[in-house]
Formats: sequence, C-alpha cells, structure tokens
Amino acid sequence: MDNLITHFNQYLPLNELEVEALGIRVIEKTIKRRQFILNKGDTCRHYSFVSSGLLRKYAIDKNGCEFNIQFATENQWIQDLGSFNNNTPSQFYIEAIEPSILFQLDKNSLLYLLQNFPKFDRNFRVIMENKFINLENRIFQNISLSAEEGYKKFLNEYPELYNRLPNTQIASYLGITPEFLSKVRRNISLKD
Amino acid sequence: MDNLITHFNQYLPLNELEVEALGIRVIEKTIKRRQFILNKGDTCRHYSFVSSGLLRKYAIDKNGCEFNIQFATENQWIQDLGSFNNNTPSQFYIEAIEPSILFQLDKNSLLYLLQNFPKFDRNFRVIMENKFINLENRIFQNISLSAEEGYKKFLNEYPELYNRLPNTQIASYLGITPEFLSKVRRNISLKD
DNA sequence: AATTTATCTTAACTTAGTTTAAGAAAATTT
DNA sequence: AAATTTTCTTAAACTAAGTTAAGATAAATT
Repeated sequence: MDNLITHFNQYLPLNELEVEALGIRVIEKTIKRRQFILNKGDTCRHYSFVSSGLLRKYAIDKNGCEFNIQFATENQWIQDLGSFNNNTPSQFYIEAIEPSILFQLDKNSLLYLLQNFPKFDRNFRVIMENKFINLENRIFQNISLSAEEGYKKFLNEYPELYNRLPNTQIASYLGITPEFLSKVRRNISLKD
Repeated sequence: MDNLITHFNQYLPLNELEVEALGIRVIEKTIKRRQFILNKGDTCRHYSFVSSGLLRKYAIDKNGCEFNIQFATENQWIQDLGSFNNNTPSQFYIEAIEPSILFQLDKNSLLYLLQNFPKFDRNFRVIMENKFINLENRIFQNISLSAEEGYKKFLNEYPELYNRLPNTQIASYLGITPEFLSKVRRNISLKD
C-alpha cells in the first residue's frame, strides 16, 4: 500500500491515525489483462487506485464504436464518478489493458474517511482539481488540434504510454479511426 | 449574496459563522459586456461566482482561432484553476458576454475559508466533482458525435443558452466553424 | 434614427477524416 | 512451435468539415 500513502503524502501528508484508518479499509485487488472492473449498466461501487498496471475507461457510441475516455496507470485513480456519487447505472466500461494491482475503496469506507478525517476532503479536492485541469486542456486540444497535432501532443505528454498501448487505443482516445492514425503516422515519418 | 449562500447550501449547508466568514471576504464585482476578468498571460487571482449574467472562458490556438472552453451563467463558478493554483500565466481569456455581477474570492480569502472551515473543502470538492463529471461527458460527446449531433445535444442540454448566445459562440464551443454550423442548421431545418 | 459592428447565410472549392476491404505483421494463446 | 487473434498498413471511393468570399440580417453604439 506504500504508493497509495506516498500518493496522498504529495498533498497534505497523512498522520498515523489516517494511514491506519485508510489501511484497514482499502482492499487490494489483482486483475488480469482484459478483465473488467466496471461494465456499462452497473453502478460503480469503488474508487480504484492503480498500484501497478494500466486500465482504460471507455464508452460505446450508438454505432458500436469504442471511445477511450481515460487511461489510468501507476498512482492514478479511476472510477465512474457520476455513477459512484449518484448510484446510477454507468455508461462506461473500465477494463485492464495490462495485468494490474488496485487498491479499492468502497462507498462506506470513503464516506467514513471523509467524515472522520477532513484531510481526505482536502486531498481528494486537490486531486480532483488536478484531474479537472487536465481535462480542460484535453478539451481545448480536442476541439482545436488536427489529428496529427493531437497525436504528436499525446506522444509528448504521455511518452510512457506509447510503448504500452496499441495505436488503436490511442486512436480511440483521440477520436479518430485506426486507419486514419496509420495515415497520420506515415505522414509524420515521411517528413523526417 | 443570497444566491451564493443558496449555492453552498445545496451541498453541506453553511452555518452562521461560515456565512459570516464568507460574507466579509467575498467581493462583489459588476462587469460590462465585453469586459475581461482574465487575460492570457496574467495569473488568475480569483474564483468568480456568477450571480447574474453570462461569461465565457476561451483560448486562442496558433492560427488565431478562438475556442470556447466554458460558459458560466447564474450560480456557476469560473476561473482558470491551473493558473490560480500554481500562480502560472493563464492560457485562457475570461470575458463577459452579458453584463454580469460576480462574487469573487481571492487566494488569501479562499485559503482562510478552507483552513478554518473544513466544510469549504467538502463543498468545493463536490462542486469540482460535478464539474469533472460534466467535462468527461463533454469529452465523450466531442470525440464521438458528429457536428450535427453535437449541436442538437448542446441545444438539449443548455436550452437557456440558445437564446443568449450567438451561434458563432456555440460553434466555437463545439469546435466547428460558424459557416459549417450554418450548414448544419439548414440541414436540420430541411429535415422537419 | 443613423451608423457601425457583429452575426448569419450561401455557394464553390479544398482538405481532413471515414469507410470498406484485404493482406501483412505482431502479439497472445494453446 | 503452431495456431489464433489482434494490430497495423494501404488504397480507392466517399463524406464531413474547413476555407474563402460576398451579400444579407440583425444587434449594438453613437
């Protein structure tokens, strides 16, 4: 559970009491490649912190095409917050791309921590703010950049993901077809 | 300041102490149409709560095109969170589309409230979460929907904005040109 | 009320991205 | 190691969206 503690310590560091309260509530979960921790239609019951591995959250549009909303690697949180908060059926799937180890908090545990230790409110607020800032940048990039520019930016921003993801997953994150990404990549390589 | 109080009361209601602490720190600001409360390159110094009116946050890409990142109407917050939190130059502009009345909190005031009343951590956490959920949906729509579908969805989700915004602002939010939006609108009206 | 400025539409043309299909290369599973 | 499945590439035909330019409408300012 070390990297979860370290993660929180980046913000307002936890004291012993808080570490203990967290430790007895967190559940470690090992999942295999291709395993789903959330299916469309189900209610999201856990916050999941990725200790190791790689997952993706995606949705399927009315034509059956998948679109990646988020990748989560080491030390990142992944969940469907809307579904979790409102107990509503999720529109998303969350699937492991690599075998992964998660630390999960269910709703009761999270509420307990939030209600008894204000520091968790603080820390999750700041964590959320950072995720929000990233998403706003992504929106801007998405509406303003061409496919080629967006792909280059992705490689620049997430170089470690390039080796871990098939291009088809990157295409789905950018909102373009794999065939067109192939064309884009060919174009880029011709330029050099 | 009533609607700011009401806004917070939707989450964890404020007690008298908290209302007072908030009240003496909030600054009311009246701004005219076309007035900017944030310019690119400046550091964002305030959280702004829209009491009345309408503002937009936008960025300009390398070709000089504007892209709307957010509209904020009555009872919504608007700021550049990245710039505010990290004291870094903003990449965004925030401009009033209608004459507006804002309630602003500067950094010291906000920090005071957060440090002395944990409820503000809680409330801003939940406010942030809701904004995050909306943004994730917007990302999904943006990468999965055609311009026509996106425009219809926008009208459905924000019917009150339709009468208050020129189409060119909606186009900029959707990430399409005003000319193409015109074409889309004509297409829609021909179908009925 | 008159003037200026911003917005909306149309059309012809160009470009970016999609679709379909098929084969090659790589990675996973057996 | 062989078989299967997934991923990647290419190409031709197509469609969605952008560009440029110009005139029409509407809204804001003086």
